[in-house]
Amino acid sequence: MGRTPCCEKNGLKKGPWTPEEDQKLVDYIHKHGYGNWRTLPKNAGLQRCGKSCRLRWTNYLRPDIKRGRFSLEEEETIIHLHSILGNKWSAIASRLPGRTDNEIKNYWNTHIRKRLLRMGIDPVTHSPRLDLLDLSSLFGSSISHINNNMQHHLNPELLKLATSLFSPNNNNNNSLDNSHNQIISSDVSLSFPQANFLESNNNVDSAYPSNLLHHDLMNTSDYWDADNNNNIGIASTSSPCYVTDQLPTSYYYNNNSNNYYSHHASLVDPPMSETSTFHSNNSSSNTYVNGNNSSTEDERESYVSTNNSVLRFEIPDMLDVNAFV
DNA sequence: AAGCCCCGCAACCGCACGTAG
DNA sequence: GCTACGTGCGGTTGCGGGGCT
Repeated sequence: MGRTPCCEKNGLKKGPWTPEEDQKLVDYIHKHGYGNWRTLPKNAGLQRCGKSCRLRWTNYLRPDIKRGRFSLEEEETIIHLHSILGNKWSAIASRLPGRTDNEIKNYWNTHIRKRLLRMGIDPVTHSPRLDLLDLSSLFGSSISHINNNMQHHLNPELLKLATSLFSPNNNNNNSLDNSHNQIISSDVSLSFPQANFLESNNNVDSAYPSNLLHHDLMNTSDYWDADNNNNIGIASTSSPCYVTDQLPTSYYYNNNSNNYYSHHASLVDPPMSETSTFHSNNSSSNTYVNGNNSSTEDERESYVSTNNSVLRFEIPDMLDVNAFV
């Protein structure tokens, strides 16, 4: 049977709205309010379909629309909410007053998504892009050891995934670049979302634990007590670092020493460019500082791209190969 | 100056969902 | 329960502006 289209295509205008059309729509809604979008354009004298009118109103003409550049706080909120809600743009928009789902979606696709990709983070899962990692060199024969001895302890799906990921013949991720025998991405706080498969259910919160949601930057002159959320003050260097709180087990890799380190509170200290520094005391007050006292998006991105000495990633206890060998 | 290319964003499209009859 | 309708949502498209050659 099929649904009748929301409007007759013939004779109805498409494409960009003119100021006159905008004015007609605004005037009509001011007088009569909105609703019944199907009949609205006819009553308002517009050669548009109702859907087009609704979109124009909700995304552009509504008086409470906040336009202009997204603030850092808004951006951080979007990333945080997206890690929880996924592409639920309307749900994300409902938590950002004055922003529309369309605007947030566009901003995500054109700015945030690209930046995360450049950081080596999968914008869909908010986890590291494992296709960029040659983990086989990292784990060596440990996976076969796991296969042989630990199968009865492991979730079969997890085991399958881990085996697949760590196999030197892995073909699942076609973009794996074997020419890089090192982890390619820079300054990435890497996590293992697969750990959650062990307790997987449909609960969003459990699927995205807090340690995947809060990636804060702080200065390496501080160590972070993840249990108490306290600065425990062990001086290291003056360069910034990546911190992820609430970590059960974490590892980080130091290119200089070619070693992996385990630390309850994860900590890395990537070198910064001469002129830029990133400071944060908590997740809601990140500020970007550089020599020019500006904080453009490019500078934020350059922060990411200029740090490449240390990588840290978390390995769930279940995949802590040291426990098995 | 002209042509080309890339990117951002407004708008469109199709599907899903809720509801009324 | 079925159908039609109204609306919301997310993915995609394509226009226009700016930068580059």
